[in-house]
Amino acid sequence: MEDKKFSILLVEDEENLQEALKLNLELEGFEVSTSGDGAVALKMVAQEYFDLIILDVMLPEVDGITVCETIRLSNNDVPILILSAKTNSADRVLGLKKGADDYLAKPFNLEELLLRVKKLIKKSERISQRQPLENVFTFGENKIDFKASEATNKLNEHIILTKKELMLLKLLIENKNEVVTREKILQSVWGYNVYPTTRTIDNFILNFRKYFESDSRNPRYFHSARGVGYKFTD
Amino acid sequence: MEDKKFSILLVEDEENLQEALKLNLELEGFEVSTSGDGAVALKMVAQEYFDLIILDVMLPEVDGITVCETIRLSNNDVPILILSAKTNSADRVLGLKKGADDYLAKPFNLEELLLRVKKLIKKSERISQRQPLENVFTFGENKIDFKASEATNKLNEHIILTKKELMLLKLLIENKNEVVTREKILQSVWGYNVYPTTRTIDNFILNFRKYFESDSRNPRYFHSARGVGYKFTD
DNA sequence: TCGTATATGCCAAACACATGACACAAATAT
DNA sequence: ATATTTGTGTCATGTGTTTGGCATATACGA
Repeated sequence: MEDKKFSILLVEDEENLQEALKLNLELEGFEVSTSGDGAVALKMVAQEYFDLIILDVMLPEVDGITVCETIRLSNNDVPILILSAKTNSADRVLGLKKGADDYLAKPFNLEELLLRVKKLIKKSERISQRQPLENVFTFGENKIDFKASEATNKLNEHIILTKKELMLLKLLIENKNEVVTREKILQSVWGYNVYPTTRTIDNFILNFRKYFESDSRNPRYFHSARGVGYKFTD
Repeated sequence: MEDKKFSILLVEDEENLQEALKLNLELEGFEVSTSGDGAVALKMVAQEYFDLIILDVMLPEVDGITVCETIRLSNNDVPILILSAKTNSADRVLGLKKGADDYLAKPFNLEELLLRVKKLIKKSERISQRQPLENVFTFGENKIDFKASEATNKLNEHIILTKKELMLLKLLIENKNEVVTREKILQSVWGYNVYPTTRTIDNFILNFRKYFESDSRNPRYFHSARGVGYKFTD
């Protein structure tokens, strides 16, 4: 059965790099559209559906970060991968804060790019067609039952999860292996116009670590990403 | 092999499309009922059994997403396929969140639609094979007879259950080990346009605990999930 | 490399609020 | 009309959530 090709929008102004990337992505079986300019890219995104957007930061007209921010503000969850010449982490943090799903510093290894592209495409698939989450999720010796709102850890302790705990767990696990920004957490667990102190989020993570980690000082599942948010890994 | 035909409810207001789809589905051997309006569709669902419901999002009276949500809240697991003109993924996610089983963007390929329909029909078969609730349900030393609308507890007291008590018990037990939200309880026991205060639900739970729990302060069967609803466990 | 600024880890205490519990009112059935 | 069932109002209670403070860790500039 003829699978539908996944479509990628590549936004990069340096022509050589654009062509090289396009070629490589097409070899991997993706359908690639390109733009060398942020403003044009935004129009394309508004008109057409893409499974993934690769954004250079340095762009004529509108820079990549702004493009990313604009897309997110229009309530579009398409996966976004940002490329940047800057290696410093402040830039990376900014990108993630503005809603990018991943961030890669130039110069990068082609293999690594392709790997991340595939990961994000998978995410796109998950968003667009699959049931969000199973009822029961297992990691390590821990088990979370979302429908029953309870969990069991390695010590066979029976934990009753509260509403917020459940929501946050769900959010983190839905985005496993990706950093979820504090902003996103606030938005999806607490709603748009409530702003509890950031301490609040910490406390929930704290509890999760108590419930599920053997050594809460060296977490295996609930990692913090300084300045950005938290990440769940299995 | 002359199997019983599977029945599909097609809810689509655009006449041409409705007819075309109906024809094609009938050619595949399905029995197709149609409605061009969400409110009517809901009534049909309440009265008649369908193996699959195909819902357009844009509908007069009640939109497709709401129809879907209402069906789910009344504790009906019938497979639902949503059709939508919108291609953006936020919309898809919303549909799936509200309990749709699949989501297809218009314009769609007929083959693809039929493929998904068949997949969902299979799911329907599985669902309908599931054992419905027995007439008599036993937990601990308690026994509930749904047909006779009565129960016996550990003290051998004979309890005559009222109509609403029975409905709520049934709902909770059908969803045992899962938290049932207050909203869902209201929808399925009281109907979708009646809203008694939340105190009312509490009172019923209170009674259940009096009937069936030895220590109503530390319930073993009827648990409350603060801010969400109630859960029955055996 | 060290110091400073900033962020998170972590605890205890305060707060807000949903539910427990009960009495009584209203609606419905007999 | 009377009994039974269902719904409402109120207060107390306990739990989930939030806050503030301080210790500790991390990033970055000097």
